[in-house]
Amino acid sequence: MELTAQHIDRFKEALKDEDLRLTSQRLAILEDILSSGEHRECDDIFLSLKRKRLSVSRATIYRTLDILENVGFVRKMDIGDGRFRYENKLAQPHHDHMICLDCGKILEFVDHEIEARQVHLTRQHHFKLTRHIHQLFGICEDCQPAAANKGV
Amino acid sequence: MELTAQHIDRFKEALKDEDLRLTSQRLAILEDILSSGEHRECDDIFLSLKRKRLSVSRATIYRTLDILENVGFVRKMDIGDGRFRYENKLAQPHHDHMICLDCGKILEFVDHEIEARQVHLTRQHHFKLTRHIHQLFGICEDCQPAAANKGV
DNA sequence: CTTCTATTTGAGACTGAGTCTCAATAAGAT
DNA sequence: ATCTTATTGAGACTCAGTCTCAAATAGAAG
Repeated sequence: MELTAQHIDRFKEALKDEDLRLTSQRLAILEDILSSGEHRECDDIFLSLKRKRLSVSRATIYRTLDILENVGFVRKMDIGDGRFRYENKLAQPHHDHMICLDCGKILEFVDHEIEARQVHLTRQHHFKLTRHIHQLFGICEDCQPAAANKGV
Repeated sequence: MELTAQHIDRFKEALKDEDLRLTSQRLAILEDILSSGEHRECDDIFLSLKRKRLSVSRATIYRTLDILENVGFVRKMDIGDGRFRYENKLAQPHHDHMICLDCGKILEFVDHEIEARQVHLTRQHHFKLTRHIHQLFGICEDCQPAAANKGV
């Protein structure tokens, strides 16, 4: 996904709404995230920027990720290993994750039946649902000793 | 739930299987967890033991919780706030959690339809499911400004 | 009961992700 | 070009959890 003038405008406006300024660092971070389809942690972004000869401090990356999350450009996720991952939220509709315990690969899934049951369950408990985490941990196809033709 | 001789025997046996010893600290921690129905963090257990005049170091509590988790006496859960919670697994069958963003209360739920869909989905992806996390975040009944008769 | 060895414990050093502080820098309004 | 306010970066700090290592203890064996 490419960073378009429209993205920049939306970002600028969102920033203005909170009296924040558009800086080169913030733009670089936004561009970096939009250009990646991955679930990346702060350091991945830091290194990716470094490769492009952009030096942005980790503090600024964390701060910007918070803004991008609030603004809805980025989804912050906790897969339970102590580091948050961030993914481009503009490119994709809602989904949940299957996480391979072997290789760390993250697959995405959606199931409308499950989503509906969630709503039903929370309603039953008079609980006002605002977000959810649904993660399936296991071994992905590629990591299974399995059948025939794939090497480990 | 009370600590019975049978629990102790099971624990002793599980320990022996891994050349571990039954110590007074380990027993105290097990007893403390079994006697609580809550989702508690290390420090809660530390303080609870202290109240009983039992001084057990945090290091030992963490180490013992690991053992108890492996042995299946305890479930370790990550609710995304940076601290793990531990709950008595012997007392209850599998369930997932609704977590109130306001008061921190944790409700438990099970939904067989969802469980079935999970199995189905993972099968579809040739993914070998070993465990899952399903957490619904929102506002519980008691914390909603809502209707009529409850004070904040 | 004593002896012996391997395991366990506790204190505190350490780790690592993430946050905070503060002086220097830069956005952007005028 | 000037000025105010937000932003940045470096590094100190936080805090849950882990690790280290000397001293203590379990429990097997005699």
